[in-house]
Amino acid sequence: MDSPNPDKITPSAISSLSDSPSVQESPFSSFVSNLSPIKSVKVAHVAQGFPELASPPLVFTSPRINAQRETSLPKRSQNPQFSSAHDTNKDCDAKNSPQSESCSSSGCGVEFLTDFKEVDCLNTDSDNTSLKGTNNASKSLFSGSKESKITAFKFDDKSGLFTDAATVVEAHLDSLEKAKKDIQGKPKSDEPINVEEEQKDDASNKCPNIESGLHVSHAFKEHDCQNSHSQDRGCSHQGACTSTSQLLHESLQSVLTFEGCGGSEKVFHNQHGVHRRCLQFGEASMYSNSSLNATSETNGSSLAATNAEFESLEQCHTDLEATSSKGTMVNLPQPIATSLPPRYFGNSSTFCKPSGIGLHLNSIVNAASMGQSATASIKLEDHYMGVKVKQYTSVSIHLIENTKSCSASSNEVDKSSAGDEERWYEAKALIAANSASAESPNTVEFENQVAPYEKRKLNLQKTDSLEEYDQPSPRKKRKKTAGTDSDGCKRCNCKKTKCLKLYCDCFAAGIYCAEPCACQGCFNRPEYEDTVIETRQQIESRNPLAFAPKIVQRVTELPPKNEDGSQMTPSSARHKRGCNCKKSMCLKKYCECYQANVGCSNGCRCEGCKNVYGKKEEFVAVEHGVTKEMLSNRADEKRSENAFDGSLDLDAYDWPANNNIRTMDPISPSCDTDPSLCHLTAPSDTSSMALTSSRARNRTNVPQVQLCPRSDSLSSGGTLRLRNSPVTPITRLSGTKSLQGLDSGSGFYDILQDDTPEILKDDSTPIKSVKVSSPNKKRISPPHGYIHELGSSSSGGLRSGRKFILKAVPSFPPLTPCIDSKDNTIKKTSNLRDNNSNK
DNA sequence: GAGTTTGAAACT
DNA sequence: CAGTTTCAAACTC
Repeated sequence: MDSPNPDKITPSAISSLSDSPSVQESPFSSFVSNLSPIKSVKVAHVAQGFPELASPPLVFTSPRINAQRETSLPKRSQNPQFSSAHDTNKDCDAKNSPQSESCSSSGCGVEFLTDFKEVDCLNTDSDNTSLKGTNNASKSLFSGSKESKITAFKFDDKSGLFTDAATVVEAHLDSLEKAKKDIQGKPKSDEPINVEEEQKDDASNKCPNIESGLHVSHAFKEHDCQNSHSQDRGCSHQGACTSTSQLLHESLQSVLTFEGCGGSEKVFHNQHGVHRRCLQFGEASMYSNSSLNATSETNGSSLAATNAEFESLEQCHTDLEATSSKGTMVNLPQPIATSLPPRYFGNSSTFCKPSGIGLHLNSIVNAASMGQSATASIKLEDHYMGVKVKQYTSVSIHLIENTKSCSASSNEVDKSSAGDEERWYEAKALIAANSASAESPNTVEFENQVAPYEKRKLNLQKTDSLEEYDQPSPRKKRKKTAGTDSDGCKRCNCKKTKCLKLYCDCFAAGIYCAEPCACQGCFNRPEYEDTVIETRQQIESRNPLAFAPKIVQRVTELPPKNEDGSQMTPSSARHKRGCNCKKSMCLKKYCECYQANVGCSNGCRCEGCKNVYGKKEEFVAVEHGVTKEMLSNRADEKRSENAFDGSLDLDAYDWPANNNIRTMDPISPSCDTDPSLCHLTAPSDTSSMALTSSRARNRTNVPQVQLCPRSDSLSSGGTLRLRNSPVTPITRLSGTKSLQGLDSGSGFYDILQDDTPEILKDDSTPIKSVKVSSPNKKRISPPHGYIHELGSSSSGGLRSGRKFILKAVPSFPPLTPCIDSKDNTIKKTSNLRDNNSNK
C-alpha cells in the first residue's frame, strides 16, 4: 500500500491514461460500456464512477429510468393530456441526439422498461397503494404525501395516462425498440458538448435535450424526465425543461449560476460542487452531464414541490418529514426527498457535511463488490426504506447521485469553459459558499468540485505519469494549505502516503483528491479506483470502522438547544472514537473532537480537556445521570463563554458540521415506545431515508427520520448513508468488527447495526473500561461510560438518549439483507438492551 | 514560507 | 497489547 506502484494501477486506469484525453474517463467508461447495457453514452459521462459501480447502474438506473422515462414517453405519447411539455419531452427523447438517445433510449430503454416493470411490481408489492398513489400523485405532487413521491417516480402515472403499469411498460418497450432502431447506426457521442449542441438545436426539446445531453445514465435520463416533470409541476413543464436545458448549456458554457425554477438551480450548483469529489458519486459522476441536468431538474422538481422549503434546510427536512409522516408507507416521495438532501436544495446552509464521506467510498467499494451500484442502491432502499420503498428508494438515490454527478459535471464544464482556473475556483467558492460549515462533507465535495471525469481529463492531460500528480498544479498550489478551502472543501497535502492512507483527509473521507489538493504522487484518483478500493479494503480489514463516520449523534436525545433556540451541538454529538489530546487540551484542531465541533466524551482519553463544545468530564457526568437539561445548560454556558466557530452558530438544525457526523433522529414516537427503534440507525427505518428536521421527528410516526437538521450535511450524510451504508465494506465485513470499533470509540453510542450481534454481545458483556492512557485501545475499547450505561443505567441510559447512533451508518446492514437485517437489528438491539437492563 | 507542534495512523 | 514511528494537519514565527 505504501506506494501504489504504477504497476498497480488498474488496467482501467492505465487504459485511461493511455487513452486519449478526450476519452475522459476511459477506465470508467470502458468498464461501463462493457458492463452496462446502456452503452457508450453513459460511459463517457460516467467517468467518475468506479467501473465496478458502473455495472450496477443498470439495475440501479433501470427502475428509475424505466419508470420515469418509459412511463413518461409512452405516457406522453399516449396521453396528450400530459402537458405539451411532456409531449415535447417525448419528442425530445425520440429526437434525442443519436448519442444520447442511442445509448439511453434505445439500448437502455428496453432494459429500463423491464426494470420499470420490475419497479412497478416492486412498488405494487411493497405498496399496492403506490400505484394508486401514482395516479393520484399528479394531484399531490410533492405535496409531501407518499403519493407525491410515487408520482415523482411515475410521472406518467401522474398524468393518469397509465392505469396499468404493464401497459405502459409495453408501450415504452415499443417506443424504445423503435428508438433503438432509429438510433442504431448512429455514432455515440459521449461528450457532453455534442449533447449540448443538440439541445441547443432543439429549443423545443429542452427536456429531451437534457436527456440526450445527459447521455449519462438511464437513470439520469429518467430522472431528468421525471424531474423535469416534477419541476414542471413546481414551475412549469416547459419551464422546467427549459431551465434544465439552459442549465446544461450554461454549465457547459461554464456559467456557474443557474436560474430557473425557484431556487432549484442554485441547488443544482451546489450539488455539482458537492458531488465532485466524493467517491460515492463515482457512479453519479458517471452520469455527469446528464446527471447534472437530471439533478437540476430533480432538484427543481423537489424544489418545486416545496418551494418554500427550499429556503431552508429545515424546510427541506420538513418536507421529507411531512412526506414520511403523511405516508403510512414510506413512499418514493421520501426517498426522493431524501435523495434530494437539503443541501442540494440550493441554500448553502442546507448543505450538510458529508458526514459519511468515508462511507461513500465504502459504498462504492461495496457496490463494486456487489457488482453494481444499482444493487447497492436497492439494498439501501430496502434496508432503510423498507420493502415497500425499495424501488423508490433506489430511484431517489440515483437522483441524488445524479445530482451530484451533475453538479460535478457542471462544475467541470464550468471549469473547462471558463478556462480560467481562478474563475473556476471562484465558481466553486460561490457554490461552496453556501455550505454551512467549511468542514461539512458537502463542503469537501465542493472542493473537489471538478468532476471526477474532469479530474481524469485533467490528470490525463496533465500527467501521463504519476509523477505529474506529484507536482502540484497551479490550482493545487493555490490551495496548498491543507485542510479545507474557503469553500469548505477539503484538500490534502499528502506527500508520502500517496493519499492512500487515512492520513489523507480526502481518502479518509472517501473522496477522491481533487485539483485543490496539493498532494504528491496521489493515487486517490478516479484513475486508480482499483488501487483506492483495494487500499480501502485493506484498511477496513484492519479496522472496519476506519471509514465510518467519526461523529455520532445521540439518538434519543434531541440536540440540546440554547435558550435562543440554537442547538447545542456539543451535547448531541460526539466523536466516535474520541480524542487523545494531551497538550492541546482539546482546544485546537489537533483535537478531532474540537475539529468536529463536538464535545469530548467518555471515549476520549484526552488530558486536561477543555473542549468548548463539551468537556469530557461533563459528558461523563451526563452519562451518569446528569439530565439533558443540565447538559444543555452547560453547553449553553460554554457556548456563551466561548465564541464558537461559525460552524457552531448553527441554526436550529445545525449540528456539528462534520463530514462524519451521523445523526439519528432522536425522537420518534416509536422511539419512546420502542427503544430499539430509537437506536436503529437511519438505515433501519424506512423513515431514515427521509430527511427530517427535528420538527418532523416529533410529528411523525415515521420512526426516525434521520436527517439531522443540519445535517446537512445531513442531507449529504443522509444520502450518503443510504448509498454507503448498504454498500459499505464495513457492512460487508459484518457488523461485528465494525461495531467493535464503534463501541470502542463511542462507548456510549449505541450503534445499532443490524449485523452486529457480536458487538451487541460485547456491549452486553461487561466491557473493560478503556484505558485512558492507552492510545491503541482507545479505538478498540469501549468507553467507560458506555459500560456504565450498559450496566448500571442500561435501560435508563439508553432511554435517556445517551446513545449515539450513526445516523448514516455507512456500514449498516443494508449491505446484506436490508430489510430483514433491519428487523433483526432492531430485535438484537432490543435484546441487548434487555440484557443490559437485566444486568 | 519554513519550521515546529500535535495527535492520529501505521507499524513493530 | 504496548510502544514507537510515521505522517500530515495545525499551528507558530
